[in-house]
Amino acid sequence: MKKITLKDIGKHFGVSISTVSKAVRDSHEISTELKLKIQKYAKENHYKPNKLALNLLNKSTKTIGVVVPNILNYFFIQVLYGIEKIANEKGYNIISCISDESNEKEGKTLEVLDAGTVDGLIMSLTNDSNINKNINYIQEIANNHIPVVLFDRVSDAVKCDKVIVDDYESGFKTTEYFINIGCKNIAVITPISNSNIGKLRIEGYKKALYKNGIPFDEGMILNIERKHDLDLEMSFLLNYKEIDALLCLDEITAVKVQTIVKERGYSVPGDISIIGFTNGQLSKYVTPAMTMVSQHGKYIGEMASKMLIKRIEEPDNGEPFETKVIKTSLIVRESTKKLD
Amino acid sequence: MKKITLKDIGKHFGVSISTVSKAVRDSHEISTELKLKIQKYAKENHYKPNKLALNLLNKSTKTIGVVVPNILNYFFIQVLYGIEKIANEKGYNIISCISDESNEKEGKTLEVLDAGTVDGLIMSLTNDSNINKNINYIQEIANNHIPVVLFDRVSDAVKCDKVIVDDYESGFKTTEYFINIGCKNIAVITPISNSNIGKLRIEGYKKALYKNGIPFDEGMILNIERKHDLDLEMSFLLNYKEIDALLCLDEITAVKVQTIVKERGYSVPGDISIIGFTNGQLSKYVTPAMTMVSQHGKYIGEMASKMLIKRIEEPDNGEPFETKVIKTSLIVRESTKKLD
DNA sequence: CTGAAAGCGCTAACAC
DNA sequence: GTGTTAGCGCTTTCAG
Repeated sequence: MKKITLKDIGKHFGVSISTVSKAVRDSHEISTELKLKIQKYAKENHYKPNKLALNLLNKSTKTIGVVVPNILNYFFIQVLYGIEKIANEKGYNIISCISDESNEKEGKTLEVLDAGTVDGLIMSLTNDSNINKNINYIQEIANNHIPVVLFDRVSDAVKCDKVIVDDYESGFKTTEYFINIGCKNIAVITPISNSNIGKLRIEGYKKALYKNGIPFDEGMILNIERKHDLDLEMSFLLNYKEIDALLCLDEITAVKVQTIVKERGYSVPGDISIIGFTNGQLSKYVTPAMTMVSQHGKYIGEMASKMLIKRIEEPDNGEPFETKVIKTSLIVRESTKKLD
Repeated sequence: MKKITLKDIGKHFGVSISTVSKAVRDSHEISTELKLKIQKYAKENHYKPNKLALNLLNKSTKTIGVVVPNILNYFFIQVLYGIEKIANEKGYNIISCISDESNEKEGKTLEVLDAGTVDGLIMSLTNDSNINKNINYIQEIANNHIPVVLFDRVSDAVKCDKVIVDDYESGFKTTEYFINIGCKNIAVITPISNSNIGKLRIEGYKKALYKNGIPFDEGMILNIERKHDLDLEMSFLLNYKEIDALLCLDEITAVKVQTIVKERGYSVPGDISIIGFTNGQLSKYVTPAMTMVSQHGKYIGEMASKMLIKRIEEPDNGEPFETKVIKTSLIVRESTKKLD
């Protein structure tokens, strides 16, 4: 009962392997009578063309590789969901890899994916890959082997299609929102200070301060590394100045920060307003429900998937690489003072 | 600059293709001098054996297929994370598919995965696949093609390795916990009433009631379908009886239920204690932080991955199929009254 | 209408 | 030491 092949069927009917192939594919070259017999037999024995053979023949696998830094992050899950949705509709499968924020693992993953297993690649870079050799590798893959689409954490050094969020703009808009509701001392808490997107958001923040005549103060930027004691860092920050607004660059940080701030007796949003990035499941259910910047992860995934599949199916169509910028939107809830 | 093959290298040096193959694989059969030349050239041109060819040759792809009903559910993400971790360590890749709780999509996914693309399969069934033909298909795959490991939502009808949670036991223990903290009117809210695991948990619940002399009342079981208005259903339930405990069979339901209960003016845990299944990110940060049943998703994933890879690498070792039961644990937080 | 042969890229047994 | 051959399972000319 092992998998049945064309050869097996051929033997059974005493016909050649190519005849069987044509018969199961309903070719007009084969007599109706024989076709019917063969097709019936094939169906009964659950014949299915061996994908591996077809892959080799067609040099295509109908699968796309996805590399994300961290799968326990709701934003990336949403993107993954969007990618899978579109890919599935178009008959592609997803082979998903987690780089775990490690350049080394990212590199290894690329090695595997570049060996012919996937028809295209969608990825978001590990936090520090800007200064890392994977960049060159990715560029080489994109140039010579398979189409690549980068999303969210992208690099200018790689020429390929990209889907990003208007990070600069959203840093700017969010900060202005704080200013509009009357906040003056706005601090930023970032777990992604060494990534481009983190930097851009902070640039936007600075721009908004500048435009509104508020001097920028380096001390208002809190970089939190993975292992840092957020609690302690926050107490330094809160003692540093009379802060009335906190911009957190990811969701889990926002939620944790709100918890800490509340524990220290501040009222949210009475004393301090908080906005976080990534509108996931968390921020909606905490108390107070948090105002968040939605990056529309699912949409980003869908977009990336569409762009990639287009490149796969229409190679060398000469279209220049595109960078789609997805506008963020502010989901206003209870962690910010009312705009009136 | 397209991908270079053995043939290309052979042509370049005027040697045969098999010589090149041996040279790049550092075979002792080849003269050191030639080997060095070839290896150098291969490296310079980024030669990499074509995976597709190897796959066909070895009838193996070093990838495992994972089918989960829903990827936006933290439990499944945790499992996926665990699966990927172990698989990665052992040199396997993951091709992940979402069945979206749809039998039809599940079936299609199986078709694809069964065509030779994966060396093994890890899956959790869609809610109603017990009464569905995919069961037979899965059994056939497990019997004749590739090893299969089922987890969480499994079916007795399929003979294969399984990793499950002690659902009955945890329903029982959780209910007894409620009783021990003094709750008498314990309702259950289930979004998975038509799945085995949901049924088992409720069986455990009944058993605990029975053991403690509390009569079971069908009205205390609230089945919520996907589209139902939870708010409305909850108000029926709360009016039905003086409820002092709520057992919710998944995390998002638990969090939503707590929100609704609080909005209606009940104090948690003063008036009503709440426990939910799946200890994800949400329950920890809501107010009050919720007491949850942890299913140890990551561990389940790791276990499933190990069992599958063992079957893949040691086929027909005659070991009977195993069902590992992972014990749940209760993470006590603030949504339940203190045990004193 | 049916079959033989080539080839996708690679490995392995077996010559030479 | 190096090359030849066969074959993984399939499709696709091209003969017959």
